[in-house]
Amino acid sequence: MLRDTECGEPRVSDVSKTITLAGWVNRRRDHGNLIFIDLRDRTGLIQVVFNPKTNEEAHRLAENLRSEWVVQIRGEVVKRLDGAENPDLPTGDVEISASELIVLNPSKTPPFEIRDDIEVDDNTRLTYRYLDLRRPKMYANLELRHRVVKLMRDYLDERGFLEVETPILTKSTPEGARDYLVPSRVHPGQFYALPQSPQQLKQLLMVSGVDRYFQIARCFRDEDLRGDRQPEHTQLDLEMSFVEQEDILKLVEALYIWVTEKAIPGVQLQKPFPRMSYHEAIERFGSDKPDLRYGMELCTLSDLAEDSGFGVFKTVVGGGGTVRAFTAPGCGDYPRKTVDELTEIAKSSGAHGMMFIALSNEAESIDALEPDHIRSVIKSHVELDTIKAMANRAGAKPGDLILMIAGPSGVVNTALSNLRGEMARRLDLIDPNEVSYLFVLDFPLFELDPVSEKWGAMHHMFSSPRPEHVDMIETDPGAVIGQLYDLVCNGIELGSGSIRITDREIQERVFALIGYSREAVEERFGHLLRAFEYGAPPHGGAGLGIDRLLMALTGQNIREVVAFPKTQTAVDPLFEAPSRVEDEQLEELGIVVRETAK
RNA sequence: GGCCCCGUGGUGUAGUGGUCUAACACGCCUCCCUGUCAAGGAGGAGAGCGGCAGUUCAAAUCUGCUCGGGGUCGCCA
Repeated sequence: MLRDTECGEPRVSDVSKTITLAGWVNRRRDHGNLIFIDLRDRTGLIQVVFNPKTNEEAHRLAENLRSEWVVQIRGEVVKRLDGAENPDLPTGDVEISASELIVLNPSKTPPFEIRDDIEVDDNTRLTYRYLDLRRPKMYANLELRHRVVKLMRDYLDERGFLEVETPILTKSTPEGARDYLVPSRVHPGQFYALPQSPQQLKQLLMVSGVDRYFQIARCFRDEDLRGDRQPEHTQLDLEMSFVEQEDILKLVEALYIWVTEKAIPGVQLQKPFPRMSYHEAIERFGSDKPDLRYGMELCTLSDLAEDSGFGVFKTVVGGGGTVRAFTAPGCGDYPRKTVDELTEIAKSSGAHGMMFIALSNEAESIDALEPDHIRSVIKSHVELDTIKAMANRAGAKPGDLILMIAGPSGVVNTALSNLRGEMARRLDLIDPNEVSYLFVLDFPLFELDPVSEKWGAMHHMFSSPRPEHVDMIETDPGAVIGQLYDLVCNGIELGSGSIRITDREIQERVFALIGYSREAVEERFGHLLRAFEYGAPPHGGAGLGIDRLLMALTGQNIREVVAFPKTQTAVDPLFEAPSRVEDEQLEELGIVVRETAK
């Protein structure tokens, strides 16, 4: 071993011990005849002092040290001089009086400083990811992730779950997301697909009698990237036989409470997890993944708006749209510029615009509002009494700002939900120590594609309808509620699950509604349906994103909680992937690349 | 695929038609310095403003295209 102690370890109790450390030079402070360096490894920082009176040779060598050099240091742990302690460091009461210095490896000056409190362009960080990961914050993210996954494994192992690996090279099932394809050399012209999730495989494992399965599973989807989406992500995939929805919810809840409380000591958690229906979530928050750490719930003003006679409102509501709003407390004095910023957010969420009603805090109450107390474009079009009624319904008080969007309900909800999040950040309403889980239940099983006017599965086509809704599959598909649930954390959708269909007849009716021909079903799902003919146990489960959970727990984006992520254009700047390959490789695969551009 | 923001020494920013062969902070280099820990002091090097094409007497600044990063709508069962 090149060391016997790690940098974060020495304490006053170690004083007078001679130890050997190894690590990176975090910083050098050269006082001429006295040189300090902060030595860093993943465990922390320790100050090393080079004094020519202690060891002239070591001091002379230390003059050459620079940031990020890798060194081995032997020395005595000594108590720091009175008043020279550093309370910011756990090791700050002691220092190492160096008697020997060995340079294990010098370093070029890094492209950015290895510190937590700097902002560097993502491309630069990813190009030098190995340096970026030296930052304590990034190491802490890796460590937390490790701990979370280990806790999941431990918990599920204790309860009889079996971790089973499923293939990465599998078959394309071309609905849902785009697949990543892998060409087959042995079968030229044919392709494997990387799994979008192990969904069908885990259901087969249930038929196999595995009973309780889980996997920390990599999933691949070739869709556009976001701050919360990477081309590959990891999910906790689990499935259980002989269970009902409540059994899965209970297990997931207990598991996530255990993991969160163990991984983040002192966390504030609401137990049991709140539950609400999909319908309620949309009504109250305009989102199926609401963040419950703050209020500002939405209200619907369509009826008041339509009766007001204001042309914009009439057009929207008459055209089947809606008018909804929420109140930002204490923001009635927002200047034009700030409101314009909010309007931009509404527009980038798809809304045509945003209306507001700013209420002066000089009014005694909503009922006592005078026209002078109100700033709003609708003021000259809408009766004062109607504005008061709107303010009352929105729960506004004098001094508040009501944000209002009119349009198709989907757009209105998206925009208001985004604005609600923005206001929570602006008003600093989020307690960073709070982790807020939520089960969203009772999702509709089918949704109508407004363009094609075809019914599609909201989740996937193996999710079971409520038994009492089976008869509506053909007559009123939109009203069929599934045994389907989402787990949400701090406004982030962690994932979803369901009780699966194990009844051949119901499965065929679902396929029929979605418009799959018998041939298409056989081609895509024949293997699964055949398996179900050999005694499939009732089963259900969930797939819950690990990256998303880490995002929620750290409050950072997905690129911060993945060791080697890709940019928004799905590029890895470190490896420069994707890349062209040798002609011979293509030849072997029987692939000819058609040159379009470049 | 659409829309929005950003791109200036190694890093982060300022400069938004001429006074800019570009300013500041950190970093880097040299020298001084025995108690610093964002050490301090003195001095110094380092970019021609992502790229291309325009507009203009004059472009880091304006326009178009393009490349790269980020956000967002669509998309992501």
